[in-house]
Amino acid sequence: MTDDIWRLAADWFAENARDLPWRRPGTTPWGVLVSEVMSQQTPVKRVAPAWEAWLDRWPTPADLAAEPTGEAIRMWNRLGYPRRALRLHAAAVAIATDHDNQVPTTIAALEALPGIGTYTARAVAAFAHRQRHPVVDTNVRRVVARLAGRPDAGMATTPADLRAAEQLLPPGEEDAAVTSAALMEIGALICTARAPSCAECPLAAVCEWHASGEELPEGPSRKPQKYTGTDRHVRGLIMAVLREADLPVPRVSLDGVWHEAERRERALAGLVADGLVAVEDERYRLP
DNA sequence: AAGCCGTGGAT
DNA sequence: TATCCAAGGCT
Repeated sequence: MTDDIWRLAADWFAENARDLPWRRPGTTPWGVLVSEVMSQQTPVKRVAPAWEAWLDRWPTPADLAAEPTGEAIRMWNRLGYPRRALRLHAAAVAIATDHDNQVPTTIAALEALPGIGTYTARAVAAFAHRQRHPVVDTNVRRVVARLAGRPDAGMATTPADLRAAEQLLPPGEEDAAVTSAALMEIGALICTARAPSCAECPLAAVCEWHASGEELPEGPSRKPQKYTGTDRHVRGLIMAVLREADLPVPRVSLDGVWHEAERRERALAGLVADGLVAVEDERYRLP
């Protein structure tokens, strides 16, 4: 029974996969890596146009590595979490320098790159290099949990999650890679967090959660995060100013972003410490 | 190992 | 309007 779940997913995927730009034939491993980093906590819909512009400008890691980090941050624009742009730049430098400008093919080498963790390393290995690995993101965790009768997964990916996903994969590398993409797509389009469409789900017949009545969890599946008025908020406001600025700006130009000086100072100091902002004789700019 | 790290759309 | 959530990673 469980050994044909992958076929249900893969057959559905063949008919229903979104036409995402990085799924086009000819996409390089670098293109896949960029798409995965951009998609960390950012909806794929918003990533697509940014990905096109990025790959058009920097077709290989060496092209990006040759630029100042500030160019990556500005190009990142409003995708959010701009430290990802910084780490992607650092990853490009590492690939160009240590890997002959070729995206690594082993999980260990991928995880050694900045900004590449458990999920992204396996996603690149599977989708770029067509290897067999459990690719466990928030979508897959939810799908796997519901197949087993639970309404949702835990807060973070665990080794048990990887083992559970691995057991759904067929033995063949290419089949496994397709299955991983299919499970993610089902989670993103059908088995969604708040309004799942079980009537259209290719896995409904083998899903314990569906069989037991589709009870949605009560509280949020992740700890709710404050945002308004936090450092994160003010950091974002400061970065927005600096992205738009053509020249270094004096500190007074940043005073308008938030009314509390103390929080402004702390946010700015944090951005400088993170390497997202450079200070040049009392003026501030992207690095 | 909880908490931090942006942004915007949907409900 | 407020909350939830979206192809997570790092410390």
